[in-house]
Amino acid sequence: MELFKHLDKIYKISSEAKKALEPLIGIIHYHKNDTVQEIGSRCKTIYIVKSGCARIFYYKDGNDITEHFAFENDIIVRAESLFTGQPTSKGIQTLEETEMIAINSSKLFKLYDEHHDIERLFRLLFEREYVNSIKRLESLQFNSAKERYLELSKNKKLVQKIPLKHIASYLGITQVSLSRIRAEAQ
Amino acid sequence: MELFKHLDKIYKISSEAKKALEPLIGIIHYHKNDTVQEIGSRCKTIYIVKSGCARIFYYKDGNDITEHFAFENDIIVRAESLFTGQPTSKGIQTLEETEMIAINSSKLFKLYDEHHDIERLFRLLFEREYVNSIKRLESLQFNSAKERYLELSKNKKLVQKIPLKHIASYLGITQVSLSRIRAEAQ
DNA sequence: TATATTATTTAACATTTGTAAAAAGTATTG
DNA sequence: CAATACTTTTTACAAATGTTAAATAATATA
Repeated sequence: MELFKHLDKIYKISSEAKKALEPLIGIIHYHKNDTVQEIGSRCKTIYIVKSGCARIFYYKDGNDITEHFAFENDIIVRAESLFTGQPTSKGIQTLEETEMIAINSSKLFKLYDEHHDIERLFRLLFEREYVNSIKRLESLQFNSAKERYLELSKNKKLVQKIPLKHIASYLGITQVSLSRIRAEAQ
Repeated sequence: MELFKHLDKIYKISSEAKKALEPLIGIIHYHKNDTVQEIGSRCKTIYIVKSGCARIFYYKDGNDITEHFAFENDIIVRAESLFTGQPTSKGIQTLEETEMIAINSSKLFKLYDEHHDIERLFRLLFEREYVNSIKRLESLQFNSAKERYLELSKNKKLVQKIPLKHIASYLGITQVSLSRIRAEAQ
């Protein structure tokens, strides 16, 4: 299965484990701006972006805030719900024509008991996400908006295809402020 | 062993697993402002605070920035190093007389192979840390400094015993700015 | 293609936060 | 207890970012 080409690079699981995983996995095709997971729901699905891109977002004082972007091979989950079982005020939405692999999380967690290697694979996947969230924390905590934008804009793909309003909220600033920064940076 | 009183609440591991863990565990007593882990080193130890408190910090443009505080029963690791093997520009320091449980991480990770339940316990522990880091991200991304301070100051213990300069950098603001916020909030 | 819609930038002004330096307050120690 | 060091607050001013509204630019749609 296509999915494992990527996962094998993280941690190779046995073919029995792969066989056990397959029934939990679906491929879903989304159009641009489709809702993948509703705001207010519980996270019961782990997504991996195969093509296109998606974002995690929520509303704060009526403003649409993007918390996270995911591109090819990126995992996308609302962790604060997935790992606690609590509903979350965040939703997931595609930003263009997107193909996602969807994994049923409650079935997956049950598989952990029989398949130590599946638990390990996902542990390693989420550890990477944890490290990413710490890097982002660091940049939000003491880098200026300009520094954060310049850092982010190294990812050309992102800055080119994602509306600036989403990039602005992701950086923790207003779109007006982002426009100013872009103007200064030429 | 004392340690397991707390860990059992997260996930109960077998007594063989506990026996296997014990040799990796040490208790270390620190004085106030002791260096627990040097800036620039690799994270090879997982700490759990038994009493007292500690912080993770680094320097940005010569300023001392606190990234994280840990109190009783909190885990404290420099995850961006622990999970990647890379050195980190962050250090760990105590903020008062502190007792820490120290677990050798490379030995721990080796135990994961034989003891599925140990891997699970630590997976669950770090999942919680991941969720905490996302909550903090959220608050840094779009709450004002005042909101962040008011949220933090619900933790009386923290605001009372930690120097305000550390609280300010943790909130992503200067100490002057924090003083202003405190003055407004009466 | 023309029109409507959406995205981005610009402008003017308000507010927040930063900087540097000094003052006030607290703790530590010889 | 006095001297010193450290922490916190205050002041005055500078810089960054927010707010609101309007002007452009780009894109989608009839």
